[in-house]
Amino acid sequence: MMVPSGRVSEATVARLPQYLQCVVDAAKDGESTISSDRLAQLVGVNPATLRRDLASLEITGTRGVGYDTKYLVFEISGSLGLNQDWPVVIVGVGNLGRALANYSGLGDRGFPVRALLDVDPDVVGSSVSGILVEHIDDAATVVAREHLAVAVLATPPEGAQSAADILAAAGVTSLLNFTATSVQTAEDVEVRRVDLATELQILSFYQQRANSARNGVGVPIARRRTEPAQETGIVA
Amino acid sequence: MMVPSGRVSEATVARLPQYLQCVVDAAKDGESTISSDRLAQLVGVNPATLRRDLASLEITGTRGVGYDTKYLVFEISGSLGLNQDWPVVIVGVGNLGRALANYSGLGDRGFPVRALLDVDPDVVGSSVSGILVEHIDDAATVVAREHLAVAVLATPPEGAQSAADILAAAGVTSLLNFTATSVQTAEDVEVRRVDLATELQILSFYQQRANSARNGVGVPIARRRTEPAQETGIVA
DNA sequence: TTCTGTGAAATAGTTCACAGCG
DNA sequence: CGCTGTGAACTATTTCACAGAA
Repeated sequence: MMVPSGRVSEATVARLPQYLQCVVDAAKDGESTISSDRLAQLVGVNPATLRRDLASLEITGTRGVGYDTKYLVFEISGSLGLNQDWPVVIVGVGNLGRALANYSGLGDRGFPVRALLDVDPDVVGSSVSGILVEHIDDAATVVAREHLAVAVLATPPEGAQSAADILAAAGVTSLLNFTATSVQTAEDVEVRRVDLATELQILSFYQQRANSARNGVGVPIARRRTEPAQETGIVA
Repeated sequence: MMVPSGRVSEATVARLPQYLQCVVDAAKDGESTISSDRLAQLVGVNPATLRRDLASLEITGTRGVGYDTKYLVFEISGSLGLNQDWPVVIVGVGNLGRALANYSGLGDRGFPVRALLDVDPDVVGSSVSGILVEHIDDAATVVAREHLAVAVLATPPEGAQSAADILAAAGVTSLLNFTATSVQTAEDVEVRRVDLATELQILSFYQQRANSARNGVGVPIARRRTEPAQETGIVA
């Protein structure tokens, strides 16, 4: 496997982790081969979309058969850069940061938590999940020492921007922002934000629409007109 | 304010919470009016996109002036259905579920945690954050009692699908899935999945690309680079 | 025959650019 | 004059539909 050279659309990249997840599950179930129809159904996308996504990564299947699951896992992992571990630092050791530090799902999936940073002197020096909490002023040292490229922001909203600035200056180039605010960064820093309230608000929008519809108020919604598999009712 | 009647694209809906956040901040800073250029800059989108989004919700501004921030907050909130609270139930009271139950950000944003469900008899009957943990077999009762429309899945991956089935059967119509697996539901149930590993993997994809670019991949026969060679490929 | 890989068509979403209101 | 609202152009993404490989 190698890093594919062609352009891979953002939409495709966003689907890759789901493909990987489902193929891994299928492989565990003993399926040595999987068709685009089958995998697309599991993931909840159109089979053509799936085939095009894989083709854009130069991942090929066998006509009349499907894709080899082992090969798929290998290639998708490779494309996602998962052949190596990506050590992460968690910034902000409050409730959330602590929960993340204790969450084994990170390390299991190739993102071991290697450092914890905070500003609070009462927290700095303590240990969480076996990891020493260091002061954010030492960010540059820590980033260099642990070869960190990825930081997870779990600070209070007020501290998010300055934490992002400090980490970026320290050499981190990917930020996963778990705070309620969004942060601005230099363009060579990739940021993704995950916000509970945002997700719930989106659900609430559709919930409200559904309620209105139930109450007889005709409110059209512009959803993707995908015809989901009728048997299962797939949801992404 | 009322539920807007036109079609609202999914892309627009996904941006609404960000608009709301930024307008609320601007209002707090004493800005009584805000232009699409300014707000778009804060959110990080194109001003035309912002104007189109608002227009699709029938939210209007004043030419030569901008949008009234108070009015914007009111209308966007209304569109998102945030004029009412949406009580939620957390399913799975492990590390993650506990962290969520203790997270005040949910209630503060209009999504009060009203119930906790689990299968583990050791956990059922205990209290977390002042809320009694009930057995998932009582889901229907709990949903009816608390008028729940939204459930947050925080179970181990193995339990996610059955939890989703039970909750959907109990009458919940929106699921926020925090587990590592995706779940399938009837089409009248709206599901959103938030997964740490997914987000990190997406970051890792771009991280790898950026590193490749830095290392000059694409330039054949490049045995020696000016940068010191990094054995593992992890570059901070 | 089954299922991939992909032109071509359809659809969705973004951005430009400017008329026209306040 | 400044800024909204929007036609029209453009770009991205999805989906159909089918040729052709195994």
